[in-house]
Amino acid sequence: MHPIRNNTMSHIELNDKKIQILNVAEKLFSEKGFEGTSIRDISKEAKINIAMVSYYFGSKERLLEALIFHKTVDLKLQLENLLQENIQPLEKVNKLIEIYINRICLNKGIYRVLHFELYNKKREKSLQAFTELKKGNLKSVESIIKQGQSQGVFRKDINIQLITPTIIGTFFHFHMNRSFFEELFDLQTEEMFNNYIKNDLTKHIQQTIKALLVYEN
Amino acid sequence: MHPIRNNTMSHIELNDKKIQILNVAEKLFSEKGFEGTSIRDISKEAKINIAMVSYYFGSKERLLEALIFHKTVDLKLQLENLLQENIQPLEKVNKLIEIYINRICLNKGIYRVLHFELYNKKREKSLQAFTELKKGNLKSVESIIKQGQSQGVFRKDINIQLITPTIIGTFFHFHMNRSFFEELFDLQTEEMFNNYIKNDLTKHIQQTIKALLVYEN
DNA sequence: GTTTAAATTAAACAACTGTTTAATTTTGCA
DNA sequence: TGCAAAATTAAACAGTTGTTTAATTTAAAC
Repeated sequence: MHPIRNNTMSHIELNDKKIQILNVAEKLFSEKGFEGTSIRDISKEAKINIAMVSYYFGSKERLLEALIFHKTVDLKLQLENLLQENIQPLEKVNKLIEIYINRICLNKGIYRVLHFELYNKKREKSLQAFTELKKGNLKSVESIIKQGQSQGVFRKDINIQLITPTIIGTFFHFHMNRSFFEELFDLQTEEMFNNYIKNDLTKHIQQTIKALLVYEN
Repeated sequence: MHPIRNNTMSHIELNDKKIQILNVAEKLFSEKGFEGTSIRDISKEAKINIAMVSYYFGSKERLLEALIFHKTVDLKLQLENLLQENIQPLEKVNKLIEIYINRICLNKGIYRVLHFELYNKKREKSLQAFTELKKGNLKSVESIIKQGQSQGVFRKDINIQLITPTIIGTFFHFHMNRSFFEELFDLQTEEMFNNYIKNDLTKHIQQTIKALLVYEN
């Protein structure tokens, strides 16, 4: 019997084998793209039978949906917690940037897949879940910045909705051109690369957003 | 006879049919990815025989190489011309931003392909050409900003090499999440979308980079 | 221990993949 | 007009694709 056919919310109950499949799928999708990864590749790396993917997830397409859902659920919570914190607006923005970078770093595979596989509107279902996530994130960002504006520490002639693209876009472009920057900054190991992100890149983004938001440096 | 076998610089002589194939390939690659696009898709849309792609370019892989080469040759020239212009540093930076946005807008398809297909290091040859392009671009940017620094109008405590990621990354993220921002800003037509980029998004990026570079706003 | 459902497997399915072949048509030049 | 090179074609090639089948093994409940 297929466990999928009668249970559309199959995301929720994730046994070890399902998670194992999802992790391998994320790795391979991010390395070779959705189309470039075959179910045989996944099953080989996950050391399971080919049929198990269809058995657990129904299809390759639904495996992608499950993967997106599985990897994006808790970001929303993280942002809402930040909103409640009682700290200076600028410090809140800096923490926001750190959260974003950390999140995407942790799930770097799936974010690549998300942006590239969802670009064409065909994968409606996955896209919708992702859009909802982005809307929620934007609301959090708006709330944080308007707090700063009402306290008189942030400028008001800025386009709040375009701040997220600058934060995430900067980081993403860095990540997408990884080998270029590895050579440019001589980052020979994985650790050096991650340290550069954690220190220099994060600092650059924070400095940029601060310059944009705050009247006087 | 294959015209490819004996002529590795086949990029240079581009007859109409070759260009037609390249344009269709760009469109489909950007819509469905490199792996997601079959030679049959390309030949069908370009209204040519399947064998013509192999006949002209040798292979699907070499078609991608030819496409990248064909679409990136003249950006370098454009930047070098900007360098020579006798205008204020900040104005030069603003023009630089406009050039970048305009270029990627024109070749939006290929840039998407470039970032996603070249992410894994396997496509060495295409990657190398792209890396050289980026190095040249970075040199131009460095030169412009150091001009402003030596004139005392630009700050010196900034990471010059991370400015391009912020410019391109912001634009790219906006573009990659096109349907999200179309809904957010109610951009119903292609024209409205392009106008938003030309006016609001460009202004946001220029404002951001200015805030980062200039002492006093 | 028997029974029943879930998990796992190898094999097969038809459709599609990039590429090559060999034959035919078109083209440009003498 | 005749001829050789280039362009174009349909067909075939061997591999791979996602998915399904039907049989077998494992696990749990009674």
